[in-house]
Amino acid sequence: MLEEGYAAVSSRRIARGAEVTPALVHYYFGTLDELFLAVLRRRADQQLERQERLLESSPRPLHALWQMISDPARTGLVIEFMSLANHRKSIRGELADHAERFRRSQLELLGQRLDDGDLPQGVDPMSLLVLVNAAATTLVLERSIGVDLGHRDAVALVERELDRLDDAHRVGAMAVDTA
Amino acid sequence: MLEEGYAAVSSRRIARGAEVTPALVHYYFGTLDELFLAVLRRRADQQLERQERLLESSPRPLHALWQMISDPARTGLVIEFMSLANHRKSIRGELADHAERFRRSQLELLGQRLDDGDLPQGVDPMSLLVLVNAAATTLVLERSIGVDLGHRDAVALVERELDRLDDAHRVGAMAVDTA
DNA sequence: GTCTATATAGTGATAGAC
DNA sequence: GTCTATCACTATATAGAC
Repeated sequence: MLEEGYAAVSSRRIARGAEVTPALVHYYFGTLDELFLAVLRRRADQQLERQERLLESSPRPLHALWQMISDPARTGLVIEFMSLANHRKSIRGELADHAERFRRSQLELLGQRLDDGDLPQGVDPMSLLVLVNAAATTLVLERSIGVDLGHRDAVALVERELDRLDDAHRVGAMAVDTA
Repeated sequence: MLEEGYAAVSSRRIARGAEVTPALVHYYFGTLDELFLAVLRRRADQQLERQERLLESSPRPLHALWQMISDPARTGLVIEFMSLANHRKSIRGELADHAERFRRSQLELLGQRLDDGDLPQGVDPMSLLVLVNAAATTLVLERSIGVDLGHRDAVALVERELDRLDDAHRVGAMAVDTA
């Protein structure tokens, strides 16, 4: 999927990779669409778990969120699944479900720490999450095709703001960060 | 491409749609990759032209930019070409070129009006364009798969800020907007 | 559960006639 | 320029033997 796109995925190639026969792939997964769904579900669960672990444990959760979404390893598959979702209803539904769960979890884990006065006027926690997410996703997507015009300053700007918000909530920090 | 994805595009189906023979498609375009490139180039040129027209003539150019990028009609094809670019070098290069031209044109048309003091502290014109672009693109992409959690407030927030910047530069306005 | 075999249908690209 | 015909593949999915 990553190297040649979802269209290059076939029961024959999967079978070859797994050293079984193509018939067996269909026996276990049914149609190819159901196989894509199985892959999507597994990855979605892994990511949700990873997000919870990171946002709960990090002393700078917004920074951690930003780093997590900016991970280029996710990008290729995101594009492939978006494209699949573009014309396959079952995958669209599952992808939408996952995106909503992902975002709700972010709000749950970060909402309260963003809700007591440090946000700029008119910025609510949910909007902040939506926009931070959008910025990180698009920047990685652009970089993945070789575009980075204006990224350096934009990234610096966002990270400055996120770190400011993170620091406003740190209590009992023993060291001074110089990042 | 929009309805069934780039993988469903074949010389035979194109030929059927154009009421010619498949051989003729290859005669005029060469390989399918070259055909995709031709489509991409034409659309890129149209969009660049459209952007210049809109940003030059609009009394609220930032608002116009936001609206333009938020047009859902663009979304499907953007995803397909991103996916194609993901594993086809020639298309990746062309897409990157277009994205850079697009952004440079924005900076040229809007840069000066954003550069004289109305921007928030630490925000430069290029970063603003990068982030506005990212927000609009991701929001439309999400909506296209059925996700809109948190969009309403985020959109309101962005539009409020953009209109504020637009208004800071309006001279000789005869009417008061109530939007 | 796992195999072989097969039905059915598509594909890109080109050769060579006109 | 445009056609027909074709090479050499690819594919999904299932039937039925073991």
